[in-house]
Amino acid sequence: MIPLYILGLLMRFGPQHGYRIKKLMEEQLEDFTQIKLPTVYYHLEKMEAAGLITAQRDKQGERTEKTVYLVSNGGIDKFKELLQQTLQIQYRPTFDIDGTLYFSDSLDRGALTDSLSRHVSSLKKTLDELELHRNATMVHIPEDCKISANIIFEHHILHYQAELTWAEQAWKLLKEDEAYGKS
Amino acid sequence: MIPLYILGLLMRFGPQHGYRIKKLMEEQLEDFTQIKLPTVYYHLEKMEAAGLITAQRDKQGERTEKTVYLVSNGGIDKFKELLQQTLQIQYRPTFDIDGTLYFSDSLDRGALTDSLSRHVSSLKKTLDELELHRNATMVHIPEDCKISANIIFEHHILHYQAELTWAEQAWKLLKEDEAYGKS
DNA sequence: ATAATAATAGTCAGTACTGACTAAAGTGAA
DNA sequence: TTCACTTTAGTCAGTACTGACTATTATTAT
Repeated sequence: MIPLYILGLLMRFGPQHGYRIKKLMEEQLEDFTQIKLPTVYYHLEKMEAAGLITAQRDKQGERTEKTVYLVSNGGIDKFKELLQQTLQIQYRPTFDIDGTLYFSDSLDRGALTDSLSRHVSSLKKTLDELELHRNATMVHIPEDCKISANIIFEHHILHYQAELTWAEQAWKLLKEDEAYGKS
Repeated sequence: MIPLYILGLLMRFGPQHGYRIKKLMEEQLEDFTQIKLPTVYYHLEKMEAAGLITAQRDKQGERTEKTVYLVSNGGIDKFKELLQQTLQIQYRPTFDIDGTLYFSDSLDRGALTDSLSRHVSSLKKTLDELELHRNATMVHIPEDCKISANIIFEHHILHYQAELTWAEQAWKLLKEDEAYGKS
């Protein structure tokens, strides 16, 4: 997905340094990618080698020069190809916490329910923040992207809510089982 | 997470070949990890080097010998440590399809809604299969793990349902916008 | 018995990712 | 104006992962 993001951002916001691309990702895509800066540079180099983007040394006065990247014609084609391609992707999540649960018989039952209730509070907090963040972010989003940006926020909110529902339900089941196991 | 899974499975089902560990993962953990066989071997080697497990050459008769791994004392400690550690993990999903959506102004609107309705059907199918799979898998799960196994299945089901709700809602919004845009 | 196919048990080289680091330019406060 | 702190702009070495491959043993169909 990262080359798609890079190409898309370069096309939407014009030529940028690697660092600015990363900043744009945070500003624009923060809630749906958590890529790190060195990874951006890694892909920029690969993409330049593949002829998708062109590097230009950006020297102003006496400053040490920096590298600005811009999309080439091949990059535009690749962008469309990637966009088509990613439409095919399947939803198939994995949840790290499931591993812990599967082996939870090795774990003190109290630690597990405690952890789940921390999870519940954390999710509630995140949901609140997400609402705030939606408002804050929307300001930076170009007008014609607002519909999709909203759909993306909805996406996250629905999944956080699902996670919350699940965590509360799981907590309850484990508590009941605990009570039953003791009797 | 993988070392946790490997240690847990070796403790629960006794010493195994790398290949069998992978099979157990499919049987027991299929719906919450999608690790590949070479990755299992990679971790087995690392874990042996770290003294968490011990390799034993398993030679029966004239056959070429194979390697069986068993958990060492250090491994038991590490398992408990990892279990504690993974209790802290935060839920923070990313969805590849969001990238496509964010750049969907470069995309034919019909292609997008088509893709979303394919997504909807695919999710419905997956939800049905998940129900079937739950029944099929439960047979292989040790009695004392059934509660947690069920909670794990619920986890997946709730998120698939959330994804379904979202996809249907997104499809509707885009269709409405399309109609509005035309008028 | 035997040829074909599937399951078992790996190896290895190449790709992807990132923590920890460097270093310059800007900023603000005393 | 200079010291401390933040932001910008990157590099590099090491870790994690896996596609594509090999090779042996089991099963099944003929």
